[in-house]
Amino acid sequence: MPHRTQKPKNNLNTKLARNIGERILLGEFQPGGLLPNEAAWGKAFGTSRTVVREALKTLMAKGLIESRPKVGSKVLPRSQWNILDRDVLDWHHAAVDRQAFFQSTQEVRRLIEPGAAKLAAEKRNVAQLARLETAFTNMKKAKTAQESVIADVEFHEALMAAANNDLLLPFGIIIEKALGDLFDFTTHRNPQPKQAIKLHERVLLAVRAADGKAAIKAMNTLLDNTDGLLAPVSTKGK
Amino acid sequence: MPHRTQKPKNNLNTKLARNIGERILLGEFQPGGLLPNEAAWGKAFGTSRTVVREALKTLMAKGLIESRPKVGSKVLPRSQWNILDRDVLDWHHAAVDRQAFFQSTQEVRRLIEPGAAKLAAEKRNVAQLARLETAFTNMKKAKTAQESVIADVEFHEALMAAANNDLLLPFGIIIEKALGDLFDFTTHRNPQPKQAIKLHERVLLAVRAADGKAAIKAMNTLLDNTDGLLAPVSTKGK
DNA sequence: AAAATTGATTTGTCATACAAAAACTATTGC
DNA sequence: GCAATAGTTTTTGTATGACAAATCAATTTT
Repeated sequence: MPHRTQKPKNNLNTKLARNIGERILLGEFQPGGLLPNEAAWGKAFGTSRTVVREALKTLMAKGLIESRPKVGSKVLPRSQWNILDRDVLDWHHAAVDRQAFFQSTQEVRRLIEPGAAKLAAEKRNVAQLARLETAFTNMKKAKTAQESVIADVEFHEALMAAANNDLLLPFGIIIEKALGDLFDFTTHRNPQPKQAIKLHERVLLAVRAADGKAAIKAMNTLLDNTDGLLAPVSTKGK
Repeated sequence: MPHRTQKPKNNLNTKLARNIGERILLGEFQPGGLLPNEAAWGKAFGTSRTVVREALKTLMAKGLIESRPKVGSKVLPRSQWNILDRDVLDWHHAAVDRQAFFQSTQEVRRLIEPGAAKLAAEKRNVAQLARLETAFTNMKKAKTAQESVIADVEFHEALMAAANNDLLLPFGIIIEKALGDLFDFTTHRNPQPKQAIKLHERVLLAVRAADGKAAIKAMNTLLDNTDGLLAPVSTKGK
């Protein structure tokens, strides 16, 4: 896990939410099924009902469960799950095949990022462009593979932000996870890819020039390259 | 508001979360700023601290705030907000200009839906196709404009599901809101648009025929039409 | 058979107390 | 003077016990 800007909170309710959340994502508790009641969790974990309730509240807020008196907490259908929530995505990530997960992130990036790059080229303001430039500079300056990934993620998030559409922001999380996996898969023999720099530079140039079409093309090329990076790697995921 | 499948919970903690959430989205509490502490909310609302804490937990889970002892609850930067969460999107929707919001949903739909339609055409299984067919049938059978919108939303959500990529599911919420607005804006003089049926049928045929390219084209045409629907309407949003 | 009543179970809310974290302040030692 | 240190204070975190409210299931009543 190369990048981690926020230290994870380790309160009891957070830990319990993580525990239950992971198990839901793993399929131990299936959609439509019921969770043990609050008292049972409390006994199982040696915590008060207060903690249990706050953990369940967290899961409710993320769309994983729904609670009603006399009934209990029911796992909601997957369509209700807030998969683009950072925690939920983490739990999902821990539960599924790495290779398949990466493929689905790539699929989504194919949909979003070229169009987002176009929007960014057409609508970015100076501050947003500056942020993108900084991220690119940091990619070039990066000494370690880890620094490089962090700057890479920041580049793509800056691009998303430059598209000036709030509804696109949650996608940053997907990119973050995707690049994190890419790092895990390829970093060993690919410490500082010069080609990646060039590909990102082309995106930056297009955005700087406010050239939407070029931005699309550059981003697609970048994603082509990303696809290629993963292919030759042996499956070592879970 | 034409479609509402789940009755809204009216527990105290839910109401308080909504109250605070709306005010954050409205900008009354700005990112980086602090919320009043738990005791203050309790006094202001005449509720126990338990309720306040569960409300705040909800907001934490949605990425709106972050709490630390001695400091309090800080509003997080917008990039952390889970805007694709149903509640957050509702609050956002209530806070922004309707016309601008609709435009941003259209922008996102332009990115996602054609590609999603392609994936659906290529990867859908029989059950998923059947769901799509049913939704389309319901669109045709719809007696009222309201029924029509519900079926329309279901059609697009079924399409999303047929793409077989969990990461795309959260987008259903955007479509739901977008079509809801469209309904509010245009339904008066556009009770049952035959053209819309035809456009959706083309998408369905492409998916049925597993023709990815045709699916993209059909969806783009559909979105062109959607754009056109809004344009001539006078601004009556807030 | 349908409707109203009762009973049991689970979540929802309240009140109070104390623990733990973290910023702030004062003190100490050099 | 300054830095490390130790205490102080404020705010959230957790525990406990009690009761209210919602709701499903069975029972009774009509």
